[in-house]
Amino acid sequence: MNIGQASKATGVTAKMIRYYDEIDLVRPASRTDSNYREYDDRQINELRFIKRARSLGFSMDEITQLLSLWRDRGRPSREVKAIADHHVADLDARIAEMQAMADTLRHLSHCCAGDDRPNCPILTDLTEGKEPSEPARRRPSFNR
Amino acid sequence: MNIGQASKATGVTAKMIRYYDEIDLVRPASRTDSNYREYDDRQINELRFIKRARSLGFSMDEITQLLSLWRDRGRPSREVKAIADHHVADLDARIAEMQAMADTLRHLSHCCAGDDRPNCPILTDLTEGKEPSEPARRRPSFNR
DNA sequence: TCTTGACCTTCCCATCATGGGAAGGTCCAT
DNA sequence: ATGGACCTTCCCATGATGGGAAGGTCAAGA
Repeated sequence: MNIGQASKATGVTAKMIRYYDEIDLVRPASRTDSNYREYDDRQINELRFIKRARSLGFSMDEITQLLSLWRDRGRPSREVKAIADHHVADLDARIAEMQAMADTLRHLSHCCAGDDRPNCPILTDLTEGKEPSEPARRRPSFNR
Repeated sequence: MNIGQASKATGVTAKMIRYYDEIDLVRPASRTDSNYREYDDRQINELRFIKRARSLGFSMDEITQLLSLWRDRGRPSREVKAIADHHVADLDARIAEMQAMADTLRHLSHCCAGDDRPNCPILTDLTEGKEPSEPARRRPSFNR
């Protein structure tokens, strides 16, 4: 299977397949004489694995770990579970943070007449409101 | 006020203040003879405004609009409210998406023994599970 | 007045997963 | 043999943010 066929088979773009090759995450099984990447069932499954893991919000870093456990027949399921649980905690924390934002904004919006007049509690809050104590840390590799 | 004082007064880093200048979001009131940026109360308030808006999850694009409404004495509050409501809907959508991820993972983790044995329903799901129909669109300007 | 250290300036680079696109080589069906 | 659909590598951009270098400026103390 060349890269186009692998892309069709997995739903991962050729661009990304090349990227995963570049970062040593999933290397092609081989190259043809003309330097085309060749993938077999093994890599196809790994690409599907990555796609599914991304759709569950795992970072590339976590996926690297998960993939290495997946490749290890003797892995303890404890390690997989630990990564998953850690990710769930991370998701929960970010959900809570966004929930707080949404709640605050819902309240402000509720207090705003939303008519032709310029007076607006939303702008007032943005002018005067204090941001929450925890400035909210950056979280690489999970851009949404 | 020079950039360092403005930074202290607002909690926005000097780096970011320069960035906002560069993208024409908040320009210094003037420059000294030696080319130092000078900020006055007006800009200080705008920087605080941006900081607060960022902490509520608004994208830079939305902030640009909000700031322009803030500067417009005659704005209709309707427009501010529309931006806020749109953002709340966006937050809610992303919360729901992350909630679905977390719920799926919680279920898988619950089914995983998490011991020394290699058998693991989490890995099984990643191998076989179908990703949700909506591949989930990228959302620039809200990196967390 | 000179020195020193703490500022300021601009410019370049990196992030991370992703896509766009150019220039050039390959493969297959007509 | 030709054309079109592929493949290759290489470079660039994203968005908000920080790191750091090289060089100019300012203020306080000797």
